Amino acid sequence: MAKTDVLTLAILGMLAEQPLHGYQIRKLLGSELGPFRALSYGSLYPCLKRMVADDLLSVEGEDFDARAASSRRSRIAYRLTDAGKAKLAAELASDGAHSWDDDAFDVRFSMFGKTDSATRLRILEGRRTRLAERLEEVSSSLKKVRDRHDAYTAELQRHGLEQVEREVQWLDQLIETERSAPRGNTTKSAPADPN
Amino acid sequence: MAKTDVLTLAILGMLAEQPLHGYQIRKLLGSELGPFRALSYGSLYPCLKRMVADDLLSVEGEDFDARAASSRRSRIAYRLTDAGKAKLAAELASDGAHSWDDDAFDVRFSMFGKTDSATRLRILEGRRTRLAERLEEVSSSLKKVRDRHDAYTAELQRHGLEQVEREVQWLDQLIETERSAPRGNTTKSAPADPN
DNA sequence: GCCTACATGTAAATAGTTACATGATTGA
DNA sequence: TCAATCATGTAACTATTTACATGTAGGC
Repeated sequence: MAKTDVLTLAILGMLAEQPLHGYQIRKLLGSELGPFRALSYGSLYPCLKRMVADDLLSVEGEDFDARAASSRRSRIAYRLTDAGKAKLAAELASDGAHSWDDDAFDVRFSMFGKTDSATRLRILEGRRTRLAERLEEVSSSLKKVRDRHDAYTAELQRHGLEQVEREVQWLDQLIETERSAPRGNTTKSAPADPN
Repeated sequence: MAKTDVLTLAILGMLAEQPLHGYQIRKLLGSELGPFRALSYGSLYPCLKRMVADDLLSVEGEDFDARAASSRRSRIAYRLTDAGKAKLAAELASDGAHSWDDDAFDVRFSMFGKTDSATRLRILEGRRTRLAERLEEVSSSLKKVRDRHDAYTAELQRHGLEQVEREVQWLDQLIETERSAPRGNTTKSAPADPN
């Protein structure tokens, strides 16, 4: 799944709550997802256009927002069409091809409140498997070349490995919580506090 | 600094030790740097070509390696030219524009054994400052929109923030070690064990 | 004989950023 | 009135991956 498709999904998810302008979408995207992919307008607006062309979104010029009694020109609110809602629902119910990729996982995770427990578990476990494989791959390939590396390079590797290990631990906690307290869609309500 | 320039620097660093084939460079690149940017040949070979055109590298066809008594055809060994060595030395002595970026930092760090203590400290501190800024930015922008996010999104943010915080701690340790045990170029020798 | 790893390269497609162009609104 | 933020969009450029094309060497 290319980043663009991830972006499409993320936008679908955001607009499920309420219609938004492109500018607002960009800001939310910057704050919702981990640390913290900035997204250029050069990516965003073409993507929105594509989605409108695909009939996933409809556009509304102005006054969708009562606040804006004053004459603000040239802002466009994007709203999910029925096709868009259907697409989102389908994505949410599926494992989502490659929800294990870094970007895609973050987007999927940020929409966990809109999915059911079984899907959440599938995604968490898929991600965990993926990371464990990575760990395996890397540490075995490392053994073969260990002596070629000096102390700094070795430290860099150790640190990188540690990061991935921590990521796995985090997932393990989430999986455990999800198993011990499964629940349905929980939009806006809380999972058992994972801290 | 675009990724390509980082790649150029990384290649310069690797070839400082010994001449290598493109294929070997790719493998080493995959194992030396954190977890673990795979690099396609479609990036690598054009980059090597560019470097040859810029006179940073010279090419040698075959038999530079005594082992290869048998007739292995069509392998090309790349070796640093004097200009290449000079360029590497210049890069190593400089802060290197944007050594604070994620990719660039990893590459610079992996070559710490070839630099002096003062440069190492400049780079570590620059990186630390950069990350601290990121932390600041993000947590302040988060405060403004906190209530719009559900529990999963909040958890994702918490986790992202924690990762960056840990990275800062790691740097602090390295900086402390570097300060308490400064030393010159340490190619192939060890820094105080940072574990 | 076949699979895996070694080995080099290019063309086409894809993705993404930067810089530009434009203009309104808000608050100091 | 000046700066910041809101707001939309495109064109040119840069970067990068994927798929293809081609062949050797070593082990089972």
